Parts: sequence; structure tokens; C-alpha cells
Amino acid sequence: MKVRTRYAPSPTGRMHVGNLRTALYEYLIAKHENGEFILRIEDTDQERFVEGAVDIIYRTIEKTGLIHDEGPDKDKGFGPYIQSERQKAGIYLKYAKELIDKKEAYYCFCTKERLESLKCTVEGSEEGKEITKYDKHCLHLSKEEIEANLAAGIPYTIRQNIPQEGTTSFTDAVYGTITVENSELDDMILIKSDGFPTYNFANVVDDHLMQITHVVRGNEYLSSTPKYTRLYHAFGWEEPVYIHCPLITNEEHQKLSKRSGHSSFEDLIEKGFVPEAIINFIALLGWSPESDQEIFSLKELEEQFDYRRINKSPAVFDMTKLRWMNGEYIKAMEKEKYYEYALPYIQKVITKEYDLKLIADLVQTRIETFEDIAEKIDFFEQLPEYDCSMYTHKKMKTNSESSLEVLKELLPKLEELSDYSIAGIEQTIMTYIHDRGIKNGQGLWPVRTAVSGKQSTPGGAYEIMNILGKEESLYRIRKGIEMLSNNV
RNA sequence: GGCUCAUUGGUCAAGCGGUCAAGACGUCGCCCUCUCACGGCGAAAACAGCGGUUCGAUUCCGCUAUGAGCUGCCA
Repeated sequence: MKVRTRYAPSPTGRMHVGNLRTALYEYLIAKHENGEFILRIEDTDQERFVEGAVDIIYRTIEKTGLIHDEGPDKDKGFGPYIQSERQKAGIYLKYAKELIDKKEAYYCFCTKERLESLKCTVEGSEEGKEITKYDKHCLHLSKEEIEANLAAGIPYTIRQNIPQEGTTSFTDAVYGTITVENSELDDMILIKSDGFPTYNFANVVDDHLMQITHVVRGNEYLSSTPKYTRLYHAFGWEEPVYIHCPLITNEEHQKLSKRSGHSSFEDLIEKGFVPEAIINFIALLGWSPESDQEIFSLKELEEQFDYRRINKSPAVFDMTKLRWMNGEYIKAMEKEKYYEYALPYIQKVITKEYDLKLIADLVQTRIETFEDIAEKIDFFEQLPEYDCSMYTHKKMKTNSESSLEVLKELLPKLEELSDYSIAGIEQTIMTYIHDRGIKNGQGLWPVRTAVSGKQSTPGGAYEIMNILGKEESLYRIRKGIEMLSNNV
């Protein structure tokens, strides 16, 4: 049977990395087996629906390359692929009623108030935590009562009927077989009073109808999976392979969520991360290959991904390592692609007529995200205020006096220089250094300091002077001489 | 509180009864070097605890501890 996986996001905003990883794994499981990857929009929660969120989903899929084979825009006969449309078509109600006929579900007319009264606070635990277990009140309604309520238009939900005895087991591909007491399971709502199915119910119905073979989701669903199992059994449907992924947590080991405002894919992109690096990084959060390879293209992941190697324990989303990996991608980038990424970030800082590509070249091996660029190149735009003490460097064996000397002696030679290329500048300065018999550092440290005004710079003196051009770099050197003269 | 799951260095992780317990990020040191990077080399750093099972446990079982998730007409 052909492997079919689905990514079923609910359009409630940006995609956080946990969701994205689920999508990635679903995609990889399908592609590894030459199967199909399906996109389904789970918009059953009318209240949380966010305008434009569906576009974000499409955009993210596009950018990450997790291209779906079927979806709202690619109907291959399993549509509609949007749950609100399926709801309108009456799909869920039909199946819910089938369960009612089988006594596996029942109408519930309980009011919010009555449900509220069922709540009890948990003693001994942190403030005000409440739990509800439905008391099956409406299960015992007579046929006549139900008919009457329905006829009277009393709002209702449909609940799953779970017996109080026995146990339910299911097998997960990563966590193994899990068994729970039925008495622990609540009669969950299948159809809400607004007529929409709950996520859980819609999932089971749609996954079956769309012939999904592998259900991948976060392990926060592990606890509710027995309810799914009961649903599948009640319908007489075959269960899919369950693949629950370990949670991705923040540095505090708390679940990463949209609500907590933690990094969404789009946030990361805005911060100067590249999609390939993000994908690569999250693939390795909760999964490891057989080899110790760490840098993977999507294609390589497709080839090597084996869901049997997914981890059980939660993983911390380590921004530091992501940054490193992003840096690796930046370093490995083709020049043209790199410029395309880098130029906007450079233009934010540089307005002067410099060769921006040269500046870009300087920082390619020195940044981890594109946001890092700004503070590394700002001195090109404007010479920062700096102190004379910067000319003193123990290791370089320089101080204010020696620096002043070097700059003074070098200035006329540079003024005469017509070939202001890197090679030309290098030749002039190196000749001087040799003639004077001083160390490279003694000659170059003062120059680099003067033209940049910074302790550290991307590139060396030659490169910087070349980019600044003769006029500007000589101006900066004169300024350095002036400063030093006043100081010495 | 109940249930479920998890526990290898700070972090990601390999390991699937016998290893001096991989590798990566980060940290630190050295080399390269006009600075910062890059690159190269090296170091420190871990099996939560206690009981079993076994000739032998990081690996299997139990208990404890810790953490997390679920316990919604959210997903």
C-alpha cells in the first residue's frame, strides 16, 4: 500500500518550529517511500481562525520545499481538503450519527453551566487547577427525550461513549504499546454545538477517508490516542501507523507553543536564518541518522530518513546550534545566492557608493545570521568615534607613538599611489614595512585602526582601504594622525 | 491530584548485555594570522538514585526522584 501522510495545520497564525518539524517528518516519511504528502486545513475552530493564516501555510511550504502532492489547491479526488468545507458537506455529522446508532456515541444537551458544576478543583496542586470528567448524564436520556430536545432546537453536542470497564491499547511506532484504563478516558466531544467536529474527531474521519497510512504528530497527543483507537474500532476501520514525536521545548524545558511567542518559522526568516538551515536543524531535533552526518539537504533527508530512528525524549530548541548551522549554510552558499540574501541587510547600513559585493564577501565567513552583518560593517558608512588607546596593542607591539610614526610615514606613500587596488595597497605598505624592518602587525595595526576605528573588523587593512577608496581612507588616516598628534 | 511519557556532558545526540561510553554545538587552550572570523589541532565535560535479573549492566525489570505532556464544545 502506498504511503500517504498528511500535514494538518490549523490556520491560527505563524507556524512554530514544532509544527514545522511535524510537517517535515510527514513529508520525509512519505517521500522516503515514494508516497504522497497531503495538506489538509483544519479550520474547525471558528474562534481561533486567523485571517491570512492559510497563506502563511502555503508560503512556508513553498519556502521550505515541503511540497504537497494533494491539498486544497491540488484535489486528487479525496477533497475537499478543508475541514470547514467538509463540515458543510455533512461528512462529520454523518459519521457521528453512525456512531450513535452503534451506541458508541450519544447526544448531549448539557449546558455550559451544568458542565461547570461538574468541575472540581484538584487539591494539593497549584492554584485553581480544575478537572472535569463528564458524568454520562445524557447517555441515559430516553429516545423520546432526545427527540423532544432535538425538535425543540436545544443545542447539543455529540459525545463519544467510552465504557467504564476494560482497557484500550494502541501501538506507536516510537513509543511502543501503550495501554490505559477506559475509566481514565473522558467521553470526549465529537461534534460541537456549532455543528463543527472537534479536531480529534475530524482527524480520525478524514485520515480514514483520505487513506492516510501514517499519522505523525507531537507527543502531546499520546494521551488522547486511546480515544482515537476506540473510534477506529467503533467504525471498524484499520488504524494508521502512529508516529508520535518528542516535544520540542524552549530553554526552560517547556513546550514550545505559538502562544508563548516562541520562534516561528517566519520569525526565524526575519532574523536572517535560511530555510534550508532551519529544516536541517529541526530534522535533527528528535531524529538522528545512522551516520554522524549533520549537514543535510532536503533531498538527502528524503533518502536517509527512517522514522524508526525517531527519539523518545524531548529536545531543547538550541538557538546557538541553529546559529552555527545557519553559518555553515551561509559559508557554503554560491556567491550569487549569497548576495541576494546579504545585499538587503547591507543596504540597511550602507548608503554610500561602495562596492557592496566586496563588503558582502568580507562577512560571508564571519556571520551566523544575516542580521549579524550590520554591526560588522557599520564602520564603512561612518568612522566611529574611537580612542587613541586603541592604537596600543601589546601583541602587535604598537602604541600611540609608534602608530603615529607609521601613519605619518605611510601617508605620503599612499597619497602617491595610483593603483589603489588591494594588491597595490599591499605592495606599498609591505614595502614600507620591510624597509623599516618592523613586524607586519606594527605596520598594519595602526593602519587598520585608523581606517576602521574598530578593534576588530571583517577583513584586513588592504581590503578595507580598497573598499573605502583612496579619498576616504586617506581622510581617515589623516584623522588618525591628527588625533595621535594631539595625544602624544 | 489522576493518567501517560521521558531521564547519556550546558545543549543536540550515538549506543540497542561485555566500548578506555561516538560525533556535533557551545566552552577553554594551541597553531595560522595585521584584528575578527575561517581553517587545523587538542582539552575539560555525561549514563538521575536505589534495588533486582545476569558471569557481566548505560542497555532488561521494579521502586524512588526529577522533568514534561494530557486532564477544553483548542489543536
